[in-house]
Amino acid sequence: MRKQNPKASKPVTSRQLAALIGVSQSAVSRAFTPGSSIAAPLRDRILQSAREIGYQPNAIASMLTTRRTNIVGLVVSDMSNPFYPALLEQLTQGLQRVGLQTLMFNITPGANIEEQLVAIRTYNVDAVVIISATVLNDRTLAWATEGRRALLLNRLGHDDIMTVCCDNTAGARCLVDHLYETGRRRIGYVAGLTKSAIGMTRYSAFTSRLAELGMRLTGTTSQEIYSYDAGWAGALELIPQKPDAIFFASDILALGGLDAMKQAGVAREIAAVGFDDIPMSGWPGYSLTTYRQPIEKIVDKTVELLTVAEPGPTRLHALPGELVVRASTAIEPRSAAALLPLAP
Amino acid sequence: MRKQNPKASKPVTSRQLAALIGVSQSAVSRAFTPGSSIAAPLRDRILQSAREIGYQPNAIASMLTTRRTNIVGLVVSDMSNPFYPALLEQLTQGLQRVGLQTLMFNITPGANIEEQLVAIRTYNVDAVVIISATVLNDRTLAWATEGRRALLLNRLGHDDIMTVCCDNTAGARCLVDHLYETGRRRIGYVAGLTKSAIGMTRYSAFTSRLAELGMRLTGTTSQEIYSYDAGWAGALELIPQKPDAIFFASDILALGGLDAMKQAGVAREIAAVGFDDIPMSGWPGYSLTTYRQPIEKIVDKTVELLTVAEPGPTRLHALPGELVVRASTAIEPRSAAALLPLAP
DNA sequence: AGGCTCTTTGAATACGATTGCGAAAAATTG
DNA sequence: CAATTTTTCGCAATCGTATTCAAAGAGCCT
Repeated sequence: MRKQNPKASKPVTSRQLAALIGVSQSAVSRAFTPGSSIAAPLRDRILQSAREIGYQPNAIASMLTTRRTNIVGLVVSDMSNPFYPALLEQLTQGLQRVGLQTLMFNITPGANIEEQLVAIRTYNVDAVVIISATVLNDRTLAWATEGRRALLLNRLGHDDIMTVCCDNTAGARCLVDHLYETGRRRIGYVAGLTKSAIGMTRYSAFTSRLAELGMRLTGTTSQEIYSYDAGWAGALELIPQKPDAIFFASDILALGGLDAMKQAGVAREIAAVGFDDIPMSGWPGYSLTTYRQPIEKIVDKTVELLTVAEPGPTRLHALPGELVVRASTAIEPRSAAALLPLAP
Repeated sequence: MRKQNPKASKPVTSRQLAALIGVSQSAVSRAFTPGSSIAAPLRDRILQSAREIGYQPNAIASMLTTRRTNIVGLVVSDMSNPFYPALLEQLTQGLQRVGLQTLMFNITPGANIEEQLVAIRTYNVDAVVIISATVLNDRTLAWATEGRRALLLNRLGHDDIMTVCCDNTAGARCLVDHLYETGRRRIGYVAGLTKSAIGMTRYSAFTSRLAELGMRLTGTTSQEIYSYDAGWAGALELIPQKPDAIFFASDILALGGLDAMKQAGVAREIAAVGFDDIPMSGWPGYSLTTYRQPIEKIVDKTVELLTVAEPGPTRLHALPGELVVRASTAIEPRSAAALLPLAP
């Protein structure tokens, strides 16, 4: 066991500060505890001298008595999809703003997942936020969240756990509508993980809206992963079926699909839409029409659910995103004539 | 202040477990402390019953006595460059493997940076790893790392703080050599942050190698940020000067540059190289020649420096990366004739 | 058997804060 | 001004574990 770093001169304790200015240690504690019973002049005097000698309360000690750590454990498992870094960044900042720290758990799928998560229990995190799509089975999930507030982000399917996500149904319908309005009638679908509830939600919203508008599914393929390569492969599978648009279950799939379509020389004939609005979708080389996930709203709702005294009975919070129209669904001149207004 | 979650039935304590099986609390503690003085049979018996009644040591309490948290604070400030998520992911996993947890500090540049970092001190993190490029001034840096082991990742310029990074000099020279070997003689440079020591290192290695090979710099521009848009703008600035290759200070710049060059119709005539090897650089749409940062080596070295008893006097650890040749420097038929072998 | 060393164990204390309780001080009231 | 109520503050117990110290036990050798 590594020895205490010698250059670490022990920090001042509340007792030392108390002795220094001739008050009780409890007074110091109260000076730093908002809402506690202490007279303003005394508090100010204590805070003042604390600043002078550089005293800061030891959070560890206070965790021990209060049994609150102000730490949320963030369980993540795969950041290769560029959507997650963006979410992660905003989320940690949002939590920080209300005084919550983020302890990362980046788990590698495999056998010893509980081993990778022991600290979530031994460190007594106040809450657990889970972003990893599918790595946790129900038993592990229950074990990891036992006794603390838990929240699923972009992962559906647990009625008893609070969930915050984008309104995938509205998003998928909205994208189908947009394709319809711009004249596409032969629409294919490239799925990512069909096992994941989120993939299922988008897919079923897609098909049901298709049916409502009187279209048939022109082709579908699933790659069981959200990645550029998967999108590429998926697009190649669908191209022979001559769709005039392809609905990709996520942006990262769509980018691969767009490149595949360019390579195959059909990019001009086949529209494409994605889902998420990752930064690359806005790059001129892709210019992908997509449904933007409301990251800010998601973060706000998450922070709210973690900080509010009593979360309320609603479990699923599906937040509306926003259609972002770009060149990948631009109307080709030759098909523009065939355009029909969309009946509501 | 939120009340203790009612459904959180207090976890078992070491004393309870001790009472249950008729040993002292110290024995329980020792059973969970590797290398402590306890007989094997007793240890096994304790661990066994611990497993049965679900006892796990409370890390908070042990932090208080040992003054070690096994937490490293990770200071990050901008994850828009896709290189960072990859590094972050590997790093957290690497730390986790040796029993270290990662507490994220995602700071937004601005006035109250110390306020965003107080937890780094009050939570008594054992070590601080800083990835954020330039947000911390020297005073803040000293304040945040005071008394604990500190380490800079991909950010140079502090001789007194341990630093781990890619060998930017070797990388830049290697890329110049590659351009030379493939016949380019008029090379331009698109810089990101010239203030950052890492940007400076790449740039000066670039120019010095250029000089060694008897070439002149054909043009340079700096955008003071690493982003797709900046690369786009930089490329457009250089194109009029008719370079036959552009050296981008990072991949994300290069991707923007490539798209700009495609748009301008000069992509075939101008080679491009980047630095980092982010995932997108391998996409067929870009196929960017680049110098791959040795993320795995960087992580290993970081973990080593954080866990070793005495870090040794070496401060700067520059680790070799790897040239990745792709289509963006493919030799054009018409220039192939002019090829000269590179004199060592 | 006795003296010795080495290992194992428990009792007691420390870590640095929070908080219930009661006393003292201050504010309010009649 | 006395009688109350309300605030403020210090004492001391507590949180759950690590660790020192001393005592007890286990071998070992002569």
